[in-house]
Amino acid sequence: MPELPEVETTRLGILPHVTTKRFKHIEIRQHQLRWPVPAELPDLLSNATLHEITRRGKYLLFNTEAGTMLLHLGMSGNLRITQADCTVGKHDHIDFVFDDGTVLRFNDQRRFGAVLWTTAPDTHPLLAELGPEPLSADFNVTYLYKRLNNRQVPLKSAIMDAKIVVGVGNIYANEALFHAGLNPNRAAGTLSEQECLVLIDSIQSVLRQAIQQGGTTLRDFLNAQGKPGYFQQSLSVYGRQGLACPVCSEPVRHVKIGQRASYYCPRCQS
DNA sequence: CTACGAACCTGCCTGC
DNA sequence: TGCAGGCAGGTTCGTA
Repeated sequence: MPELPEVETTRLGILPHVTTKRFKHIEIRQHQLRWPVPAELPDLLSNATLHEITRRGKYLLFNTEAGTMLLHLGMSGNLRITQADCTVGKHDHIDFVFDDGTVLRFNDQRRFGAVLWTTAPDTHPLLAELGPEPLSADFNVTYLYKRLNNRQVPLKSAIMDAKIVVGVGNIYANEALFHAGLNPNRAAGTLSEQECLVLIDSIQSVLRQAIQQGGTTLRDFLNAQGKPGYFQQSLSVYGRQGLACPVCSEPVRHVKIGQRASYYCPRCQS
């Protein structure tokens, strides 16, 4: 489900309901996520004040004076604001209950998500090696051209590599490459500086637009209020195999790249 | 170091 | 109708 726009939509949605509040208690119904949820998490969090929620790539960082909870939504995770008396659903794995009764509920059907604890987020193994934020000034031509240099992997795999740039998942990688007019199968190292510039522009505008539209809902993404996103209406190639390219009407092609579904226009993307 | 496949888990859709 | 197989928005890990 969630790529950067969905994670950011979630962050912005829950932020006003929980920051500056105090964790009262934490109910863990399912410890078995991507990694086991630390058994001591309730003790660590209870009575701590949630100062802010930040984001690094697709990780949400819940910062308290006691330490930081790292939360990843995986493929199917979502966070919702609810009330203590609200019916618990099948995959509602964790409730974070605040002192005023507000409940932040983590639901994750496939359990690829993660909830971890750290007192040193900057050096945490999951975060330390991450590439720059795609919407930051650090993601620029000089950087990208250098990082792609000599790489033989398909361009699409490269932009989905979190060590190169964070937050670009399968949907937006397909969309960004289409808007950049670049073939997803091209060896990453063959891009010119000019093409890197166009690619950066495309990635940024696709992500910005998706955030603005509340993310993409294909089957199950819901924001903190339980509402879907609308960016799926703006998808040019993703999931549109055989349908006309919005620019030249050539049928959109569907191939596998690095085991991931990939879509592109054979005429527009070279 | 790079590249690739498998693994984690559930549910839905397709085709036999 | 039933069931096996494939597929899904992510990421780490092991192996060549």
